Amino acid sequence: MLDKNHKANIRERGLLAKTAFLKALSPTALSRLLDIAHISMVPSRATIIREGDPASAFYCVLTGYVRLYRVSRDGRQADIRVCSPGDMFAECLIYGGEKYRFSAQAAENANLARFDMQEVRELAEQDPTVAKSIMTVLSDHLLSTMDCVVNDRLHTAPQRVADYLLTRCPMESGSASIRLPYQKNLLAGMLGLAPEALSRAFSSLRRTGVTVRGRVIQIGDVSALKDV
Amino acid sequence: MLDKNHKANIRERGLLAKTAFLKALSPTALSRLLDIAHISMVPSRATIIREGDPASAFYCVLTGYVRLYRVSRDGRQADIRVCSPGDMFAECLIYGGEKYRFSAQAAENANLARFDMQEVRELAEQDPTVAKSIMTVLSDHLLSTMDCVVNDRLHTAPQRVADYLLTRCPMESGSASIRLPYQKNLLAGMLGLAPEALSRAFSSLRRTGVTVRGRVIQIGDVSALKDV
DNA sequence: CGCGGAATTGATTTGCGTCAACACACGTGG
DNA sequence: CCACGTGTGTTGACGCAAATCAATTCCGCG
Repeated sequence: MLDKNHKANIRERGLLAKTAFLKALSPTALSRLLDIAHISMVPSRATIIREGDPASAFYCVLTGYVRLYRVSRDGRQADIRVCSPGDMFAECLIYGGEKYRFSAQAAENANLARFDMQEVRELAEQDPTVAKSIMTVLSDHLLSTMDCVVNDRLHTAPQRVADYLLTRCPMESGSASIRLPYQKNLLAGMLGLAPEALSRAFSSLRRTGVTVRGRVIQIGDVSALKDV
Repeated sequence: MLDKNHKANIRERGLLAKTAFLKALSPTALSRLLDIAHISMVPSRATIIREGDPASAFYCVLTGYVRLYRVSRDGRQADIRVCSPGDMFAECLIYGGEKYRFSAQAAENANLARFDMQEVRELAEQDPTVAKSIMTVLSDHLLSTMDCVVNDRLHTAPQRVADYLLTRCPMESGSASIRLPYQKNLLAGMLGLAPEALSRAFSSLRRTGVTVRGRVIQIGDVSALKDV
């Protein structure tokens, strides 16, 4: 499943130390975690974890993007979350069960850090800063997953896209330009849409001053986008 | 907003000690938490917390049901979760932000325990069993919220209802009978459906051997329900 | 007995998934 | 250099699922 596997080198330790999970740790906990991390390269589209497999480790994304999803009995897939560099996934199983509850797939060539859950559990019992970091990450994920539920239930496709654009829009008003970090296929899944629906949502936002050319999105009037 | 407010008496301490959050604590942490809990009765439909208010406390449901929801700009509401006796809510803000991210309303007369976040934060830093309990609860909530996203995206209304029935169905097969603990209105919201859609889902499940009479639901053949 | 909220049923509309055809960019190899 | 294939995105046609609106019916409770 995974490519070759090695301990974190200096560059990788630097990336790891900047992640939300590791940056608030005590120095001793940080260096211990950096020591037990295993780095691996996974090629685009490779399966990283499979739903139902015994859960022995969680991951942190160093580079690339990872898609978390579940497959229904009739083979359709639903995305749960897309992890960007710095994000963790499967950390909810440290104290949450024995088996993976979803599958994970690299959306492009990715660099991952793997942490053994048992070792981190032991560390969390000894060092309160580790426990606190885990709680913070879990809370963030819970809040953003709740947001996801609400968005799905309350907003239409164009509204979700407008929402997405606004959250990564630096400006408060005026015009802006955004470059999607991944392909539209993946974005559609994140928003709970079929790729065609995303396409249509973009074209319906043209009347609101949104122009799409490849991965680059021009927003004519940010405040116009805010009124849905 | 809240009714009168008192320290937990013996009966309430008993209920609290049995909740998922408190039952795994060290004896000293348990008694400390029981001491700082404030009990309040809230009447049906009363608002318990309001989205956007500064978050100073989280809650544990002793009796009754509590509905967590968010309101969109045009006034429509989406349910996020329904809390049963023994459940906590707003615990995701212990390390997750300064303001409540959703509103909470009593679905019927309810008994709640209120915990000051700052006090629990301090306790979590001192006692690893407190931190561990919080992590377990957060993980559970995260996993069930992920399930919710997947269900919304993958299943139709009758499938969601069948799913709901199966999760509270004691039997593996044969026939069973379930009594809904709350009104159908609330169930509809939990499943992300309009009340009419829930009603139609029930009537479409009649052909699968499901009979509804008031709050009592008869399932003729559990295994038939399992194939959607 | 009669009232009011909850639940059901029907008719209509809307949003989006699905299928299919097509445009476009990219790289490969003749 | 162009023909070709592949993978990605767009557009159109169609159908279904569920929201919405409106009209009853059911039920619990004073």
